[in-house]
Amino acid sequence: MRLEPRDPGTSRIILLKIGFGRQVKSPRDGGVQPRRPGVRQMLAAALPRSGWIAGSAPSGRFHLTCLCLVEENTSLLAGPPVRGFARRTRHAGDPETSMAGAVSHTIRVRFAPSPTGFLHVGGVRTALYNWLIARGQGGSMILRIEDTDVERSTEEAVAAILEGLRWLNLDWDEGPEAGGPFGPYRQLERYDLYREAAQRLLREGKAYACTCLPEELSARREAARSAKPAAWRLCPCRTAGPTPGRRRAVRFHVAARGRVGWDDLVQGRIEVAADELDDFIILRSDAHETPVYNFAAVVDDALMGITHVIRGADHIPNTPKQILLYEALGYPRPSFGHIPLVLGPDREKLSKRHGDVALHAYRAQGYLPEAMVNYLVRLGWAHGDQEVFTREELIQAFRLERVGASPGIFDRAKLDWLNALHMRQTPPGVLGDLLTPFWGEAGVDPKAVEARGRTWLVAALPHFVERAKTLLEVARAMAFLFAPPPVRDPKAEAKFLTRDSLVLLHEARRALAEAPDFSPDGLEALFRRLAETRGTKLVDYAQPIRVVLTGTTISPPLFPILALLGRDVVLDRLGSVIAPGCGAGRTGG
RNA sequence: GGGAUCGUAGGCGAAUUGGAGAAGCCGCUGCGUUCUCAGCGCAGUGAUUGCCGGUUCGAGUCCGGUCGAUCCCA
Repeated sequence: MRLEPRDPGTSRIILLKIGFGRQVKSPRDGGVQPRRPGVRQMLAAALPRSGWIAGSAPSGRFHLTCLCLVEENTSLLAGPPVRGFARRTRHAGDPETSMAGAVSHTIRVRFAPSPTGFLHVGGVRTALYNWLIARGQGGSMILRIEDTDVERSTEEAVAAILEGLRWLNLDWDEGPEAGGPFGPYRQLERYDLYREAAQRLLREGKAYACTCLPEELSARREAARSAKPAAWRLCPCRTAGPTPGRRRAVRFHVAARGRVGWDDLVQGRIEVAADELDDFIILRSDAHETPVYNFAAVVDDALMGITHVIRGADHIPNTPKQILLYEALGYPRPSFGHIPLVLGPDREKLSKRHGDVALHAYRAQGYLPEAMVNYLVRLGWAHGDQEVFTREELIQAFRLERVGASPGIFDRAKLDWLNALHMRQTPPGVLGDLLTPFWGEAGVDPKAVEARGRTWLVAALPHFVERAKTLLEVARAMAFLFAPPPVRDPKAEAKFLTRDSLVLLHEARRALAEAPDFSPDGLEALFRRLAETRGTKLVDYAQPIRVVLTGTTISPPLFPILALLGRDVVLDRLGSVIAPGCGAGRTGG
């Protein structure tokens, strides 16, 4: 169906909705269908000079929607029936952004962390979203280190970033160690490019030298506080020129008027008034002519051919300035997508105060990369009601357009659940290797683990994995297998290592010593017979034995544990309690 | 102080163009399985969709206002 104004100068297409007055409850209930007056007649009455073009009246609905042609100054009767147009054009694509389809069809995204500390989980999510976009659409992932803050940037932080991304299996096509045609990929090595770009702006009158001292600026700012002048007036260098004999910074000349805005891929249309933007510094006055973040980011993103700038929502206020820079420098504008921040439980931006924010902290506690990825991707994004994803499913399903605009709170409990889930889905053989770094922290001598052998370990693991939330918890829970528990839970002792239970323990030990079948099933049968003969419950045997062997009332099923430990170890540990002067004395009996 | 963004259960979040009792998951509680715990299965708990008003037969969804939170600049 073609919808075309006959006279584009005076007509426009609008959407009208026409109701039918009060009606029955619901046609679905078998109620009466609403009466339908002749729609054309109704329209004709309401809008004498309109033309009806198309309409739809879905069955079971009370209203009818139609498109029609109206003359510009037609007055609408009976209230304003025109609606539905004010909604911002979310995800509509920015027509000003000619990047899509123009320069290249290949999507290029980047993750550009600042190496001023550990890799933050919020940053990890940003990296993940970028990576998923690149991998999902055959694009390129670029890693750039933004190390212009020399004071705070460290090599250790750079290493932590690379290591963290590798651990999560988020690879990059261009960047440190990978190289690439648009390098170098560290801003410290790109200062010539920034100077060059700044020179060009200077030459073209789009920037000017500023020699104001910080004191002068803050004094003027203080004086102008209430007046609300355009901020660039704070610097007289724009018109008066630089003061000779002083170091100069380069300040961008904001010439834009009206509003500066863009269609954010996540947030929708965002605009600010141009006169809210001051003439900002792009190159500092220090000896190195250090570029300011906004400037370096624009020069790099443009020169690296970044098509989609996906970053944290804390950069939203920077974006108008950057857009102005793109225009001044004659660079094509990328699309922008600002993903909402990750918050702590108190709804503030997640920071050190909230405990663990560093990726490596989670790694050290035994979280799996798959679980971290799965958790972080779901924080701010959903795909129907699916909660658990494989890497391939994510690449397939992820769409930036589906990322929500509201910030999310980092929920450790859900991470734990996902981690436990992913651990259970990991084959024991793989898990056994993953545990290697955790034995020490769990108080287990790695040599003792090795002595048991890999087959034994793989057989033992399933019993412990389904009781733990992290790898570290698995290792800790297994510690008693390799050495007697260093301490026993006093409450467990008091309850289960009573004088009565010592009798049972004694009996159990003798039975175990003579048991012909030391397999889990054989042992269970043995103890069931024992309990039946004595007229007690199985638990009366099980808990005291469990406390002796593990030091707690909680462990995997007892009989597999006995089999795993082996007859000698079991008899030895039971004996240490039963024997006079040892365990029996300690119970205080 | 200025600007911007966001508000759906305790947390994450779903919900074609406005359309049936506002999905699902985590958490929490209980029941079943059981030698303890976990896992698994089942059930339950929890929402005035921040609030007020408007448009509409009908608003989580559109409009206006307001409050709150957050971010950035100062």
